[in-house]
Amino acid sequence: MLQIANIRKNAADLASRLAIRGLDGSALIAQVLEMDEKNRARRTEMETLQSKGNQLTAQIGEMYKSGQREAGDALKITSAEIKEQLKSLEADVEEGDHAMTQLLLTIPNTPAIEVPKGKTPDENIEIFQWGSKPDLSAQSIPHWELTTKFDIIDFELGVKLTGAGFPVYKGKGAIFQRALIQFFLNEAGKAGYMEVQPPLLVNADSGYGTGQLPDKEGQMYHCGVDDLYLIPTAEVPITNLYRDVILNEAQLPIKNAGYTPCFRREAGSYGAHVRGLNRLHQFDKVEIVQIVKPESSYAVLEDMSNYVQGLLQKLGLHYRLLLLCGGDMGFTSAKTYDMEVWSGAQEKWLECSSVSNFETFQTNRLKCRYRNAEGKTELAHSLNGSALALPRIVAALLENNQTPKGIKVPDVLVPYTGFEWID
RNA sequence: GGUGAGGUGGGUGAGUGGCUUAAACCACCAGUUUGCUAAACUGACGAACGGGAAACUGUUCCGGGGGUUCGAAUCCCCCCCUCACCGCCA
Repeated sequence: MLQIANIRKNAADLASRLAIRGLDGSALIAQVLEMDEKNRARRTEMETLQSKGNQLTAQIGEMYKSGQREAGDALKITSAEIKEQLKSLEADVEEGDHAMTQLLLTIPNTPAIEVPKGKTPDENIEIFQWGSKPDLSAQSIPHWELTTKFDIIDFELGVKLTGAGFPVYKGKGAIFQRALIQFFLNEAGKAGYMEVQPPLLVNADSGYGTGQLPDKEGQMYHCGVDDLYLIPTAEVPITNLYRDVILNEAQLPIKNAGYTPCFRREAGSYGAHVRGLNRLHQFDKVEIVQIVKPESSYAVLEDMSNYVQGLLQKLGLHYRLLLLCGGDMGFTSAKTYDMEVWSGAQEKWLECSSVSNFETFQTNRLKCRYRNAEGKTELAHSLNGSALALPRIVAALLENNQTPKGIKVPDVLVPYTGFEWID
């Protein structure tokens, strides 16, 4: 959610940034400012009256104490009148504030100035590609056939136990999965991220804190009896660690990493593009999160992007880096890089990571602040990224590394798997 | 699940209707002293929002919501949460 104080101060700038998303930024901002002016006038009126009432109350107290009971009783009448007036004024102010919050909730984050204009994924900018397409024989097969061939991931069994989108990893498939998680966590640790193991169920407050609620309620699994939500990403519990917190400047930057399973209902997604590991209801992911000072957040975004790319490079995966256009970015993001890996047998790019700077959009909701050099509290900036989401990485590795002999495990993973071939 | 005790500033924790402008201590911050650090001493020190060029000033906030009252951290009602013990159990 955008900050009203910031909108007041930087109206023109924010309006032009909203236009990057293809919105009429000027109209939106003008609407906010007009409502804000009304709200403030009413607030001033209310507070003046409250102040008057408070003075009166003190006077009445004095009079009673000094024995002027009758004079005090006379003032009570005025006091009652003020109270009556206040009732409707207070209701007006509350209504105005509520309307403002509702309006602000509908406005997405303002893109960074360098974000390209555009509305669809076609308008994203491919910054570069790394590596090259694997040289596969004509008989290369998609990963959902490889998993059956080598009996490492069983989609049918998952259907029996739970339903579609909940695969069972078996034997070397399970070990391979665990090796990747371990590899990602160790790399994150080396890069200075503190590992956390958060709860996999969160309450509604946490859902609101990072913005999954109320907008994406249907995307999360909900445990009705206890009113808890299964996390769709570790971003939710990890970022919420810093909800309602005032940090010291010295504590920044905060760098956390965590592995969790992620649960997504993905209601309405069916068909060929969700085959195999391409889209699941439960999947594993290592997430990195940073809470930083505003002035450093864009440099940190580059760091995080480079870090994620480093992982892909160590795995030897052909990938491309995209700068998302305004219209394709998430509601809460100010700037997002996507990493897509090449899937050799499907012959298409698969999104495997998304790294975003949210500026103060999340921290405003979370009330995550820090005390700056002048001792003032100020909203911190939050960022996060997948580092990495497993299924599509697994899909790409299986497909790209297939040989007549079996699937070659990347060298960096061998210390974690204990085997060099899936065969 | 049963019983009991609690929720007050960054933390511990006082506060039974107006003298609370929330005590005291700790932490943090600044200064003094001191080779450095530490200790000691002195001072400042909650948050959000509004008004003001600024100095400054107003309002709200003691888990959440409602009520009583001229006046509520304090009294009443409802809800949420935490802790302790018991029961069950990895």
